[in-house]
Amino acid sequence: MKNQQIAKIFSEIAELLELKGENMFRIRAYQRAAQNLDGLSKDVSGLSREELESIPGIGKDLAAKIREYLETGAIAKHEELKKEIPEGVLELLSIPGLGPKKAKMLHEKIKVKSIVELETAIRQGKLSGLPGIQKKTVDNILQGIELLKRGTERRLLGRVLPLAEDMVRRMKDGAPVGRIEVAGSIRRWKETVKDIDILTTSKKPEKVMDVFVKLPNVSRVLAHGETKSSVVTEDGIQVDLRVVEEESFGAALQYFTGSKQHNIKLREMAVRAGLKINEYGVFTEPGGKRKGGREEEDVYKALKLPYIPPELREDTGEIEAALEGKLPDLVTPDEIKGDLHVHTRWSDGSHDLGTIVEAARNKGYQYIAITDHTKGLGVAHGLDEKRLAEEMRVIDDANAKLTGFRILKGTEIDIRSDGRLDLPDSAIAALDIVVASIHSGFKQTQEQITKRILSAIRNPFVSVIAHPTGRLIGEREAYAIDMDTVLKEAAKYGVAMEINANPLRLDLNDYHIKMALGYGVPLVISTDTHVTTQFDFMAYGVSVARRGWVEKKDVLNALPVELLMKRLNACRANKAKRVKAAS
DNA sequence: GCCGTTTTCGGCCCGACTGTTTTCAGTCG
Repeated sequence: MKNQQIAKIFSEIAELLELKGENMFRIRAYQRAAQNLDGLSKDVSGLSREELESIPGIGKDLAAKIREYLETGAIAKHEELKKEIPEGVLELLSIPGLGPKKAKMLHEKIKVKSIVELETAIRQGKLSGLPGIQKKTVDNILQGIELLKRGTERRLLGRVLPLAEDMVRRMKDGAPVGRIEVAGSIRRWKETVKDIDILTTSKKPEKVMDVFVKLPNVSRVLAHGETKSSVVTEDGIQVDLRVVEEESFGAALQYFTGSKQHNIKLREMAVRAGLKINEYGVFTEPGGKRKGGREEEDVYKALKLPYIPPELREDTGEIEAALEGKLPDLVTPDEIKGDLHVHTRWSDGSHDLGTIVEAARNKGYQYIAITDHTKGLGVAHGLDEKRLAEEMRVIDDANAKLTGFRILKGTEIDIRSDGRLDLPDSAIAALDIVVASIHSGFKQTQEQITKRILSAIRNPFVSVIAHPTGRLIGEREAYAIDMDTVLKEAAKYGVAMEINANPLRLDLNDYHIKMALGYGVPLVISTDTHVTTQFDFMAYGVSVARRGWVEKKDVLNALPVELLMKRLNACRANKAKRVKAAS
C-alpha cells in the first residue's frame, strides 16, 4: 500500500509550508489529509479520481497530487519545497519547544541547517540579540535538544500504564484531589504511547500542582501553572496534569482522552448543531449556556450520539457507526472464560501445573489450555512426542480431581522453517487444542512465511495460529506475512487467529483484527503466560480486541467450555470434510 | 487546501502556559 508513503509526503509538505510561514489552514489541510490517508483501510492505488475525492480532507488538488505520486513516484511540489528549505531545517522542528516560527528565523538569520549546527551556534553565542530570544529561550532550546537525544520515541503501553497508575496513587495519597483519572492514548489503550495525561478535580488546585511537580520521580518541570502542569520523569516520560472543576470533569476527560481527530470531528458536529464543546463542557452558541460536562456521556448526548468507548475513538468510522446506531457491543474482560495459551515448567514456563491452575482459578476462569512448546524449540525445553504424551496423562489425572474447572490438553506446536509442523499428526490428534506458531526463519520472504502459515492452517488438527506476525514492539519487526491471504484461508477452515495479550506482542493488532472480522475469522485472546503474574496481560489483549471492534461473539474463549469444545471439534470436522472433498 | 440543509466565499477546534512582551506571539496538546 502506497497510502503511508503518500501520507508521509503530505505531512512533510505541511512542515515545509510551516517553515515558509504559509497560510496555516492550508497547512492543516495537508496534515488532515495525511492523517486520513494513514488510517485509510483501502489502498489508494486502486481508486478513481472520484473515489479519491470522496476521502475526507482530499479535494481536487490533493487527489491530483496522489495520482501524480502513483504515476511518477514523486510530487513536484514536494521536491520544489525541499530544494527551497534544506532537509536539516525540518529536523529542528523535532526539538520540543522549538516550532516553525523560531526555526524559520534561525535558518534565515544565522543560517542554521541542522540540530548539530544549532548547538554549535548556541555555544558560540550566535543567538544573542536575535529578535524574541533571550537567555531563557536559549536554555529551553538546549534542554529540548537534550530531551530529544534521550529518546522521545513512543513507549510500550505495558511499561507506561503501571507508571501512570503509580502516579495517580501517589496523587491520591498526597494531594487534595477529588476524581482523578488517566486520560490520553493510555486510556484508549494504544499499544505505544508518548506521554501520560492525568486529569483531576480539586478545591485546591495550587496545592495539587505543588505536590505534583515535587513527586519523587520527577526530574524536570516543564510548566507549572494553576490548572496545568507538565513534568518529565526520571525515565524521560512527560506527564501532564490538569485540574478542572467537578462540573467540567466529564468534558475534560473526553477532551483529553482524544484522539485529536475524533475530537475535531465532534466539535465540527457541535458547531453545526449550534453548540460549542471545549474541555469545560458543552455550551450553546451563541449564549454560552451550559448543557453539561460533569460526565463524559454529556458530550455525546449533546450531539445525540450514544457513548463511544475510548478504545474506538480514532476517527476510523466510530462516529458514523454511532450516528447509525451501529456501534459494536465490545467484548469485556469479565466475558473471558479462559486462557488458551499457557506454558508450564514442562517447557519454558516457571511453574508446575498445580500453581498455574490455582492462579487461573483465582482469575475466575473456567478453563485454561496448557500449550507447552514442542521439541524444535530446544532453548525452551520443547516436548517431543513421548514427553507430550506424559504431560497429557498428568493433565488427565489433574482434571479427575478438579470440579468446576477444566484443563484443556494442548500444545504450541512449532511451524518449522520448511513449513512442516514439529510433531507428526499422530502426536497431536488426541489433544483438545493445537496452537501453531512460528519461532524461526523470521527473515524469510513473504512467500515463504505465508506458505508456512497456510500449511499450518490446513493441518487437520491445528485450531489456532498464535502471535501471527511475530513482532516484538520496538524490538523486532513483524515477519513478512501476507495477512490478507492468511485471513481468508483461516476463515475458510475455521481456524482461529490469536490476539496475543503480551504487551510486547499484541498481535494481531487492531488493524488486522478489523480485517479478520471482515472475513469472519474466529479470534482467541490469550496471554502466552510463562509466569502466573502474566495472566494479568489479559487486560491488554481484551483492549486491543476492543480497539479492533471485537464483540463477545467473535471470541472463542468467551465461550463456556462445552461450547468451546464444540467449536474446536467442528473446525476439525470441517477440515476433514475439505480434505476428503479435495482427494 | 477543503468544504457547504445558513455559505461556491469565507470560514476553518480551542484553550493553557511561557517568555518576551507592555498586550501578545509562539508552542503545545
